[in-house]
Formats: sequence, C-alpha cells, structure tokens
Amino acid sequence: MATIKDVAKLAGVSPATVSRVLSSTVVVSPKTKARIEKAIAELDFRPNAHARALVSKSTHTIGVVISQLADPFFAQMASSIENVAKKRKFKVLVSTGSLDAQKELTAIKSLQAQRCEAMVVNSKALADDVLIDLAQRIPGFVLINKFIPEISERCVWFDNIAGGKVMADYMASLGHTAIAVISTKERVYDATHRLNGIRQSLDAHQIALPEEYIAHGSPDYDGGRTAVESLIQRGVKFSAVLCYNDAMATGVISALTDLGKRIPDDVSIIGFDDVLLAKYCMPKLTTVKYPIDIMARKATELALSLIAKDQTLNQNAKDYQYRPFLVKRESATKR
Amino acid sequence: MATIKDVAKLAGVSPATVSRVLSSTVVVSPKTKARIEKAIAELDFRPNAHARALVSKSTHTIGVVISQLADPFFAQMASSIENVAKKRKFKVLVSTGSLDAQKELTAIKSLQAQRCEAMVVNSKALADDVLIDLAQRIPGFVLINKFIPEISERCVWFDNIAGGKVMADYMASLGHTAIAVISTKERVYDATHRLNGIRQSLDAHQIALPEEYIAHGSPDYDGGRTAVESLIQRGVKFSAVLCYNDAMATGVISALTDLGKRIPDDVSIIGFDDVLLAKYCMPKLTTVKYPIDIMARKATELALSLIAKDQTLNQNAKDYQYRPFLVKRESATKR
DNA sequence: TTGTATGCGTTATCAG
DNA sequence: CTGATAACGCATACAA
Repeated sequence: MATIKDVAKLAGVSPATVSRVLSSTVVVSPKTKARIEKAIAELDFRPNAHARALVSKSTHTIGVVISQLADPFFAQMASSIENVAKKRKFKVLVSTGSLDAQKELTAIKSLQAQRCEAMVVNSKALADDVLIDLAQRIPGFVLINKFIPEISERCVWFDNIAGGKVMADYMASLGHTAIAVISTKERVYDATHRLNGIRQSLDAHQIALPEEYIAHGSPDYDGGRTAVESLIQRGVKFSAVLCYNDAMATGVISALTDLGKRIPDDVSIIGFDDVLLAKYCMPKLTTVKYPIDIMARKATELALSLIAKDQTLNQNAKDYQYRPFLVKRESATKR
Repeated sequence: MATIKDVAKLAGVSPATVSRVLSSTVVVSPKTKARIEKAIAELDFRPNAHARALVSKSTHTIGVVISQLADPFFAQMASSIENVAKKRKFKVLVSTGSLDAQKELTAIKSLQAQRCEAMVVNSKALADDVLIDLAQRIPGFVLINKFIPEISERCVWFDNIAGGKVMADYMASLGHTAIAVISTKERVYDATHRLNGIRQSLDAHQIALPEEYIAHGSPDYDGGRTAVESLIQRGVKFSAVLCYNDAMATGVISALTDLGKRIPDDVSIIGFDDVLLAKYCMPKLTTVKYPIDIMARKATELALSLIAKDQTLNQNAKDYQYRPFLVKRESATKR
C-alpha cells in the first residue's frame, strides 16, 4: 500500500503538505491540493491508521467484550454499540469472553494493547476487585449488565432482583400457587439475583418454593426442555413456570406441548429478556423486558463521554440502573 | 500507559532488551529477564499494538463487513468468524454496511486504513467490478454469500437457485398446486436467485406462478405478516407459501393463525435459512438449511490462508460452493 | 503557503 | 548477552 511519501513524490510536494490536505486543518493552495488529491486517488492511498494512532495518541476505537456473539441477546447488544460507535466515527473491536475469567481478562488486555479508548464490557466471571482496578486504570471503561457500588458511575445495569419479582408477582396475581422455576446451570450472578427476587415475591405472597420445584439447564432451548422434563420426572406438580430466559421458555413450551399439556391453559409460562424470539414463537411469550438495546446505547455513550475532551456530557453522574417491566402476551393466564 | 522505555528504565536495561523478553526470540540472562518481567508487571505495561504494527508491518487483524449485527443470521456468521480468528490469534474488526453501496465501500476502506490483513465481506450492494478490483488489491479479501466468476477462488457462496428449487420441489411433491411466494422487498440478488429457482422448479412441475401470487415485504416477522395479508386481501387462494426467510415465515404463520387458518393443515409454510428461530417456533418450521456457520468458518480460514506465509493451505483452489438441503419439521404437509 | 526536522513506541540490525 | 541506532508512516512545531 502506498505511503504518504509516495503521494508526496507523485504530487511533487513534501509529505507535510499531503498530511495537511488529509487533515484539512491548515489551508493549502487549491492548485497543489488538487494535485495531491489526484495523486491520492491514483495510488489508492489510505492513511495508515496505526501510524496515525502512534503520533496522535488516539485511536478512535471502542472495544467490546461479550460472552458470545451468536446469542441474540448479545448480538442485539453488539449491534447497538456498533450503531452508536459508527455515528461517532469510532471503530469497533469485538472480543468474546465466554464466561471464563481468564478469557475475559485476556480479551480486555488485548483491547488495551490495541489502545482502545473506550470499552464496553459485559463481564460474567471476573471478580469485582479486578473490574474495579480495571475501571480505575482505563478512563473509558464501562461495565454493562453488572453493578459494582465502588464504580457505580461506570455501570449500566439491570435490576435482576426486581425482574425476578415481576415474574413471581404476576404469576401470583394470576392465582398460581404451584410455581416452578427453571434457571440456568451456569453460575452467573443474574440468575442468582432473579431467583432471589422470585423468592422475595413468593414469600410476600406466602407461596412456598420447595427446592425440588427448581430445575437447572443450559440457558437455551434444549436446556429448557431437559430442565422441565427433569421436573416432571421427579413428580413435581406445577401450574406455572418461571424461566431464566426466553430461549429456555420456548424449550419448556415445546417439551410440555409434547407431553400433551396446553399452554397457557394447563401451564402458564413466563420468559425473560424479550428477545425477538418471544414475539415470534407460539404462543407468543409473556416475558420480562430487558431493554438491552437502550442500555447498550447508553453504555456506549457513557464510555465515549468519559473520554471526551469537552466534559459537557459528564454532568449527570447519576445512576444508570434500568428496571424490568412485564410484557403480557399469550403464554400465561389465570389459574 | 507505560511504554517500553519506562519498563527499560525501571529495570535498568535498554529498550532493546525489554523488546527481546517480550518476543522471547533471543536469549536473555535469567536475572535481567526476571527484573524486566517484574517491571512489566509493576507498570502494567502493555506493548502498543500500533507501534508493533508499524514496524512489523503486520496487524493480525481480520475485518468483517456485514449488513447488520442484530439479525440472527449475521450474528451467527460474525460469531463463526470470531471463533476461527480467536484460534489463530487474530483480532476482529466489525463494520456494518446496511445494504448500501456507499456505506459498504466506506466500511471496507476503513478496514484497509486499519491495515486488516484478512477480510471477510458480505456485500449486498457493491457492483461486481468494484468487488473484483478490491479482491485484486487486497490479498486476504474473501467474499461470502456471493459468487463472482472472475474471483471464484475468493468466493464462499451458497446456491440460492438450488435453494429456491428445493422449496418448490418439496411443495410440489406434497401435492400443492396453489403456491404463493413471499419475498423481500429489498433488491438483493439472493432473493432474485431464489425466485428463479422456484420458477424453474414450478415450470418443471407444470405449476403456474401468476404474478399476483408473489408478495413482498421487509425481510422480517412484520414483513411476513403484511405480505401474506396483502395476498389474502387481493383474493389469492393458496395452500402453500414459500418464504424468503424464517423470520418472514413466522410472520406468515402468525397472520394466518390469526385468520383462523391452521398450519400445516390448511396452509403449508416453508422458510429459508434455518436460524435458531425455526426450531423454536410453533409449529416448528420446515425450512431450507443455509449452513452459514460452516460457510463463515470456511471463509475465514480461506482469508487467513491467503495471507499465510507458508502456502500449504492454498493447494485446493477448488470451488467453495455450498448447497441447500431440506429440513423437514412441522409447518408443511400433504395437500 | 510550503518544507524540514522531530518524535510517537516498537522491532531489527549492527556493534560491542 | 546487551546497548545504540535506524526505521516503520504519519502529524506537527518551527522555519522559511
């Protein structure tokens, strides 16, 4: 690939002058400017971003760490980030951490080596103190889907406890008393929080939640199927199922339908997240909205504002907590 | 962030020596090595990737151009690419082109400025000659989901005509003769190819496909709904619907169900792609498999092999065509 | 308005 | 085994 020197030579000027027309910050005579532009086009010259980064000490890059891209929830997240980034002329560097602390850290370090100015990270496995340390070291570091008090102003998070409550409250209001819970077998904090919320709500409604009413599975369609099957196998009788996410909920629906149950007439199901899937499946899924697109946008804007020269945006150092709300569709009904 | 000089100073050695322990290519005395490593840890030093790129003339970066990340199909694709890249220690730079030629070109140019060594691009809008030109200029350039004869050895593509045939052949074999087609309103080549395949198959079976049996919509759930509704509104009678993709198919199912039709008893539906959704929805979607995950993996490996020093992998300069196959589930049945 | 010189952080070459 | 030094491609302060 041609360099700035090649362009300069072809146009019969110095590299500095070429640089000037590139950044168009200093005035150059129209005639030489035209000559240079012609040379640039002719050589298909593309300024080396690395050289620029080196001298300008800025890369205009935002790093993203997520557990996986294939999951619709995270894809939505990545997409929102990319959209905001693109508007601000930032490049996006993606790295996956796959629920593993070591991999998450490696991903972040790689992003640091690339001198990403901003970072939106969804850490599932890293210890709080590591993340706190990272946040202090990296100016544009923002945590998404997680809250750590010490760096609250860097956290864009969702109230999972309230989310659990919303699910359980709704089922209770529908008159259900035999409520099963299907959670993920991955040891992630949001699952714990949701379960806590469910417990709080059920306690308040004086509904029991025996341990055998809780089943675990991988956080997807198949996991939902196997979890609900294990529930039935061990003889648990329930009229409602609270699921960790929408994918598991569809698995539950499928498995129960196969067993001759009708949804929601025989069993009410509620999902979590409200990914596209929830609207598409049959019956349409009643679920808890997790506004990940809005949150991801917010996180990106926050990260970008943290590294902005003009600190006009940083004024509102308030809380970036988002709250769940119920999306009533067809999969849950009165007992 | 600390530089190599800082580390050198702290360890009491020259930058060159630090560089040597970083690349661990030359032997350094264990004692000084230990000192340097201590300094690196102490300063949390991370070698500047841009400086490295500049001097080594290699970035270990693969660029990805897709129309959008939020779509499950493309998310799957991006995910496959990322997985292969990670294994080869390559970073992934994502850029979206959103069906617009200008934006696609901008995305590619930006990736060039970043000196991406490899590129996997899914172009929907750029003209063939532009893409040919790009492929000639960029050694690691691979086109995915598109075939251009002039650069066939750089194309990993899917036979959409065969895909259209598979759909129509199957419906014909099921005894359907009143077959409607729901396509995307976006002017993309794959839609045209699929329609051509459908036409060829229907011709062969001597089944008519009047223009009014074809409806268009946005390539998603809502588009499927509105398209099938317009079909019904104009009084078209059909017992089978061939859809552009799975998302539209779910919209079609939903709209027809709302109208009291039963799937597949009253109307048979077939989708395209076989995204996760197809397995989850109810009834489970009969669809045409588009092995995007395998294709994306192949495309990435191809791109990486094109820039590899040892040309061992380039031997098989054969064709990278992938073919459709039918996934029979529940949404289509005999007339 | 334009050119020259310097430095960004790193690696590689060449001495020592 | 280690230390100067040059070079990568570009932007900018300083001269002209």
